[in-house]
Amino acid sequence: MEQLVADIFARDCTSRPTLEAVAGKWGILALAALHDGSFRFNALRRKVDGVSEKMLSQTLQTLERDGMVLRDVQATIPPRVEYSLTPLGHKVAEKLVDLIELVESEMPQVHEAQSRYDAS
Amino acid sequence: MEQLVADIFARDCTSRPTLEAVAGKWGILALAALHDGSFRFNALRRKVDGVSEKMLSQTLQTLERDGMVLRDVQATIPPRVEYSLTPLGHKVAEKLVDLIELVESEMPQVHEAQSRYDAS
DNA sequence: ACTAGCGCTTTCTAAAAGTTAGTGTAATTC
DNA sequence: GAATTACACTAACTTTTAGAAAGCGCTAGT
Repeated sequence: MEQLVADIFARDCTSRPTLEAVAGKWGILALAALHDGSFRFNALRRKVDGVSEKMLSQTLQTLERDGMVLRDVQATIPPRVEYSLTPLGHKVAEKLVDLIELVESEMPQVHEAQSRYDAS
Repeated sequence: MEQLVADIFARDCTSRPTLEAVAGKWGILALAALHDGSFRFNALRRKVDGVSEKMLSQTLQTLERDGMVLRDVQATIPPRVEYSLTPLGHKVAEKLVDLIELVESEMPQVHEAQSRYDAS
């Protein structure tokens, strides 16, 4: 009865949680940042303005588990943990960066649409 | 003092809510479904298995406001509301479909990674 | 009368996000 | 010594959002 549904529209599709993680609020930003190079925890937190330690830690954990992110721990004092993208993570991040760039470039259109909507 | 920040990494960037909407759990699925053609409300709900009326309604409202989705109301009994993508929504949906297809095709890798992670 | 279709909206509960404080080691400054 | 800083998280509590279920009013069919 182990059914791996490969249809994103089906509620049981196993890719749904993964898609939610990579495209989610903090996942997309973390992956986009890591697309430009590896980061240590607090550096990544400063880059992704607005994310809490908790949400970042949680997000990175999920992304690591899904095979998108590599967590390299060095036994130093103070501790040193470096995050980077796996090859898979890199492929996904490229798509995410494309999406981000498109949305950013279309924001004037979005703002117009919002004003029109709010006036109706 | 009206500062439209065009950097997705900045917490005040106006594209953040829009990105969250299109890439969010239900937004991405609704846009991907609409990429294949227009749908009436309940047809869309049946297509995107697992979404509640409430979440779908809310999602479509946000997407309409952002200019991604067109809502065509016909004054019939019973009411007939048809949702379709705007040109902007179509551009965005294409990127989303790319992402979805990539993630779907890489799920065996993801599952492997998850097993490795859970065993460590 | 009851059921079904339509496209939502409202009310309540459950889950997740977010805020704040905490952990332990070491180094630096007063 | 005490206080502060760096590091990478984690725990406890509060707030927000998602989700579940019921509701609305109209019509048509059984």
